[in-house]
Amino acid sequence: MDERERGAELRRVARERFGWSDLGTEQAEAMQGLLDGRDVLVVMPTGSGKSAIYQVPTVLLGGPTVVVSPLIALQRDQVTGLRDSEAPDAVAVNSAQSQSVTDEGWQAVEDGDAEYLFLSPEQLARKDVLERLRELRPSLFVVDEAHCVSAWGHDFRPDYLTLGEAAERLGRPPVLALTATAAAPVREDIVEHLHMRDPHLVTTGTDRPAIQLSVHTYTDDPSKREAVSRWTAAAPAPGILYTATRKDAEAYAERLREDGVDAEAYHAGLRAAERRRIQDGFMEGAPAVVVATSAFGMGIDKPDVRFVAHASVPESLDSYYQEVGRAGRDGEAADAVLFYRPEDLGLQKFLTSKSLDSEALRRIMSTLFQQDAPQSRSRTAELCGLSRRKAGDLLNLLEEAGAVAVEGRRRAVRAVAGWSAEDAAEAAAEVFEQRRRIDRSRIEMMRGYAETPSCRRQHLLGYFGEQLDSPCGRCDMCERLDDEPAASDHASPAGEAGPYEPNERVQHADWGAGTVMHMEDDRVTVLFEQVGYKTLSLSAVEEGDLLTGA
DNA sequence: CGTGAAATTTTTAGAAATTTCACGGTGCCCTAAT
Repeated sequence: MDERERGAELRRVARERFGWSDLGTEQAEAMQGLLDGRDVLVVMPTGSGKSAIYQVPTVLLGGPTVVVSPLIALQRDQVTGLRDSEAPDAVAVNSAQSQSVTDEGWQAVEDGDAEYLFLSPEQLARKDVLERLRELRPSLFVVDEAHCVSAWGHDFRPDYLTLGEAAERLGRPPVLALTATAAAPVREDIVEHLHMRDPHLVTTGTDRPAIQLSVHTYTDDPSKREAVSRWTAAAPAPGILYTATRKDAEAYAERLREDGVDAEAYHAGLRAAERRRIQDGFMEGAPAVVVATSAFGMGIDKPDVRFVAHASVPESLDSYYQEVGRAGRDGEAADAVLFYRPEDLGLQKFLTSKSLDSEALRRIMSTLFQQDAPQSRSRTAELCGLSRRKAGDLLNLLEEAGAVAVEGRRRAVRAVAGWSAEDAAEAAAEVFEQRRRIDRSRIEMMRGYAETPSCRRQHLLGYFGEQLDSPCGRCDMCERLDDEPAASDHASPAGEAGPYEPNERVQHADWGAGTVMHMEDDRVTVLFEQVGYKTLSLSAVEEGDLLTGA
């Protein structure tokens, strides 16, 4: 079958089995890639039909499709959605349902009655699950919300980091990674940890032109709180107000209700049924405003959200834009307002500064040295008296440091000869520190956005590796510059070639190798592999000859 | 790292200033107690 015939075939399946009259260019391109047996990384906004990209080819391919999805609630929605259509059925495997439901699910896939199997990354860390999946000979391996690999894998849900190996143990079908926004370093992380091979990148632009971007800056906490409450109460609903803590979510929701707004707090401390009720209610229009921590949002595809406000900065621009992207999906005007206090960055710094147990690192190494043969991860945890989670986390650090090797298909671990427990612990700590430096620099990028002296949208898109040639005219900075024409000469002229280009590789005397992320006025931002993001003044760079091409 | 409440000290007899302390996000999963 040639490319055109396959394109027609894909469209026919989309129409007949799913009821979609046509496929988008990017959708079709990604599907073609999968049918060609290639790995595909898709970066497309939510609501633009990312799920279709694996759903349609599954019908044309032999085996079932394995879909890794981060939230059980999300899996449930996806399974229900597919059951209600003419498309093949789907089942989920997770801990939230009874054993008998899970058994029926497996059976349905084994009998060919269901073609989509949804699992959490933690399920794929289980040997028995992998074995059973391997026998099904899956034809596609899909990772939904793939940015979680990068954002959650390193500490919070380390099983994300083993998905690459899981795909290999399943016979290595084509891997499809789906995400809504991913800056270059996040993409690299996804490709690396999923062991993607020469992936085909399919992306629509990440810009959402209908969203007006603004930052309101405050010096003291009480006046910021007052401003957040007033602005939110006056803003056209529906909308989402994000807070940094559960306590703040409760407090703002309470205050808004006093002001007559139909608002409810949402965070992970609520009971599951309550969370469900609020989320479903928001979709239906009541509550009109949800005041939430970062727990709220994934899987929420409500077209008419009119504002997304942030009462406090999130931990990175990646998270920020992910959350902002929930506004204005219908293409109508929407607001994204960040209420900013530099002091708020402190909480994020705290949240990214977990300490490292170097004693446990040494214990793992000395335990492994005493073993004659490689040990499974869970056995290692047992031998060291650590939880599987913690041991897995530390083993990942040791592996990255090169002190622990992973062997064969069983992923057993052994200590690498030539290391002492002490040196290994230190090297792993260095890996850990490097990661922390990068986390810190991501927080600094958040500061950079809040304090940028020019167009917000140019700054934001620049972070995601996209060049916006002229100031957007739909952000608070553009409006301010319009009011002061004299100052607008100041804004960087569009398209003028600077001394550095985005994605250019550079070398710094102290900070080592890095990649130019973007240029702004007389400043250049570089992502250094060892120390994270740094923004340098161009004049200083030129005077001191600080950056050299690499 | 910053905040707010509680505890302590300072200063002069009830109150103000200072120090100490706890707390802060995202979700799987499994096990034990209802």
